[in-house]
Amino acid sequence: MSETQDHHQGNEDAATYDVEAVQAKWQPVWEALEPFRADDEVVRSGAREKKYALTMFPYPSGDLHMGHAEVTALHDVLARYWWQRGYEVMNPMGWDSFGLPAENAAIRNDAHPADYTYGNIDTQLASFKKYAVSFDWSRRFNTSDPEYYRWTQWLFLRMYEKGLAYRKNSPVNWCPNDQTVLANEQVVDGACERCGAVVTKRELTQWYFRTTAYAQELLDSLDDLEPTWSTKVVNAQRNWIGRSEGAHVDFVVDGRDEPVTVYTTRPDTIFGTTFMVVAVDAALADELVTDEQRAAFEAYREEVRRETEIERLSTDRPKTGVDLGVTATNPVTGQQIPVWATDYVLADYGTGAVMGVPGGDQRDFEFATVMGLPIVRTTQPPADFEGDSYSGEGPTINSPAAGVEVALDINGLPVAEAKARTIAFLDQQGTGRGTVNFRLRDWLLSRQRYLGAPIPIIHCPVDGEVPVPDDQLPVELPALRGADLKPKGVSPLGGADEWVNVSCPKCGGPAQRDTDTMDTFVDSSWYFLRYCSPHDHTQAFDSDLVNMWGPCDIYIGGDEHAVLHLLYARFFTKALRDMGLLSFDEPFSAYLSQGKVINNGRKMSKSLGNGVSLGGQLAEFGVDAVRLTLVFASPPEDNIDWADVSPSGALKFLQRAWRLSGDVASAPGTSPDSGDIALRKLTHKTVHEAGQLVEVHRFNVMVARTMELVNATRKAIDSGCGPADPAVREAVETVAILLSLVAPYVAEEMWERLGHEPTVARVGWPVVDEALLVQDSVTAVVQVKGKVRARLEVSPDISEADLEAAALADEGVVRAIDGAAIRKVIVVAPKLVNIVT
RNA sequence: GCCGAAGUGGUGGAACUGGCAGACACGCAGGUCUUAGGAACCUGUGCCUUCGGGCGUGGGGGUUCAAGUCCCCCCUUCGGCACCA
Repeated sequence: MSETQDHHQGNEDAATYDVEAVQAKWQPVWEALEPFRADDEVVRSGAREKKYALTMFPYPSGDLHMGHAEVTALHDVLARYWWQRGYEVMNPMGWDSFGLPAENAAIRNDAHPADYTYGNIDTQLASFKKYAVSFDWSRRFNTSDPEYYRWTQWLFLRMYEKGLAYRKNSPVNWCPNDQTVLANEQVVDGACERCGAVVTKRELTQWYFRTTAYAQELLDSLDDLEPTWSTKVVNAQRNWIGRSEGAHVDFVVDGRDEPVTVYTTRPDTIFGTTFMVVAVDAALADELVTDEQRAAFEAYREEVRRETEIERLSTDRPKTGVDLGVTATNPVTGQQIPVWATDYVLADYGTGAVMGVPGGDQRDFEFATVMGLPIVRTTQPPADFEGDSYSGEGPTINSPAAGVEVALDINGLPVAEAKARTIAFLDQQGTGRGTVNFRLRDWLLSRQRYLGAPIPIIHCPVDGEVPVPDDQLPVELPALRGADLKPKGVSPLGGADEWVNVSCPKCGGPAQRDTDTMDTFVDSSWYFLRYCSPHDHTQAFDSDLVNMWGPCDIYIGGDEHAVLHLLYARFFTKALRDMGLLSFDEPFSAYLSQGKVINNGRKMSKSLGNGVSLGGQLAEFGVDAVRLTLVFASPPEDNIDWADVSPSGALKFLQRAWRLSGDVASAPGTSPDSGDIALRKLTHKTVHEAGQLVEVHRFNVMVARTMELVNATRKAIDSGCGPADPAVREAVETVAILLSLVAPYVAEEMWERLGHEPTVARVGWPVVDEALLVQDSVTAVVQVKGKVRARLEVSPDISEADLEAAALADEGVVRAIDGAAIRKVIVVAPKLVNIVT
């Protein structure tokens, strides 16, 4: 584009501007001006109101790509709009530079993670600056900087003190490729969220955050977030937390003092219970099994342990299990039932034991059928139902078997009432109670990988787990230069003998550091707090500043983090609030999830060879055109198929807008008052609507309105009021300001050509003259039997009677009525008349 | 199976509380100016039409003077959850 020559005859202003030159010209000017530096004092003094605009910080695993370009382009529209509206906007950026994505990329490139990571950060920083996002670079940090992770470790210790961080032995998700454990949230359809390898289970002692302590609040607050958060994400979190209401029911098992408690959501089906099933991998099963059945049980357990998660999750394979040889007593009916072990019951949900009701539950039905256990119907099937295994909804027909006397009568009651009565009965008997269960599990945070914050705990043979004292933080990651950092299943930190072997802070005896590192998501669970006081060396964050800037007024990112980062950050916020470190309940007041950039209907990927390089697009069309393309393509939430959009069209439009600035023939500062009224009205209407559209995140329509203004201004110059009319200057200046949200280089260039100083980004939103929003005439539609037959130009304050009369007098309307009798006339002044014959 | 979102021209997408469906673009067609056009500008572009008009927002019903928008049923696509008892 830069070599395009101007050969246009007759109009010297119809040149095209040099994209590269304009970018090179303004970048250093902005660098010097720092127009987007957020000042704490301005907010503290009340001089301006604050806005906190946050967009997800990148992993430094390469240069920026199309996805980054999209999210920052969208985000920047809002941030720059808020500046123009007179807010003090904090719009920080940094790097999420610990963790698997960066580490794996480094290993692939045969580099030490630290070198590789920091090299990429430099590359991305330069790209961001060229891309001209309104970030406040004075606040940047990297989560892998010791000054940052010192405080990540500090926060871990506060969690530990509160019992919110703990260690336990449990079967955990294991990624055989990345050679590390994974949180539940990082397992998608039985595979590793990062690399796609099939996840297996391992029994390991690992660190957890007690997210379940906040399950109910995390769920409840979603109601408040619903109006301003992406519905997709709210829905995903609700499903993930997975609240269910039911009951705990105690079954006495022979040969055991403590009863075995089961969890059920349908206590009303207790009369249909014909067996009990226990999760085969739960300690309870091992405890209950009789000596005679032990061999069979252990063989079965071995078989189950060899299954992958994917096999285990499959619901369409036949049920398996083994009889544990003991019997349990139904606390309501007193009936004796067998106890089995199976893999379809989960050890870590509910109590790991279930009452088997084959007449009411599909899975129990399948199990009973395979094992030859009795089936008792519990609900009334529809009249046309044939068979024995109906398990749908319907009035309960639960009642005790013949000869059993029970004081609980729920036969024929609706399910909800039957449940309530059964729970009340169990409660009174002392054999059960109503309870609530969540699908959400605690967050497994240890990782057996190098690139992360070391867990600041020392294991002492005498004192057990001993926290590293605060004044010894950070526990710095050993450099391990020259060591093999490839994943091997145990943390590479274990190989750093000098680092590992320390004396116990309590007793001074020989002890070892915990060698695992923290999940990257720990780093990102509080980074938005650190931005408020990024260079404070005395504390993780300044609570006063956090309470002043927070919570974030907008957060934009991808919904792949719906149940990961977004849930963890919410958990951290609530936990820190309860520690008195901050005063709000939720970190992100509004969340906008942006779609993906795809190509030809498919995700961009190396293997498909359909990747579109951001650098290539920027070189061909320039920053502004790429940004405009991304913003204009669709609503922010929708995916953008690069094959469907036109960056060349965007560039064409920008050139068109730019050309207007060369046509303006009035002097800077000319009052628009005497300008062409029609153009002035359009200008003011456009500003008014554009503001509203940005507020509701309809950025694509905002661009469309700007295009209309450009088109109308072009017409006004060429065949209307002419280039010297003050309204033309007003319109073009408005275009420059509107474009400053999307295409900062062109906007700045236009602003200069209009005779102004930089920077257009901070000149302020144009003031709308309300008088100019009033229209002199509107088009009223006249319908006959719902079909449009005429359009009338009428005054906006025409009376209903006058409008009706005008409509009935219209020639086309008379023809359409064709002499038929008028039954009814609906008049909605000044917009519409509908005549019914 | 459970929960949620969405279906509008050849394409991306507009349409505020029910009130002119298809804004703004892309693409395509024609034109003006040009040595030239992958430049600029102008015109046209939902479908059908006997040029009166008729039909059109996934399908079928309904409410209403009036439905892309509200209600019921169905179909399709996408997303979340899922042997969670």
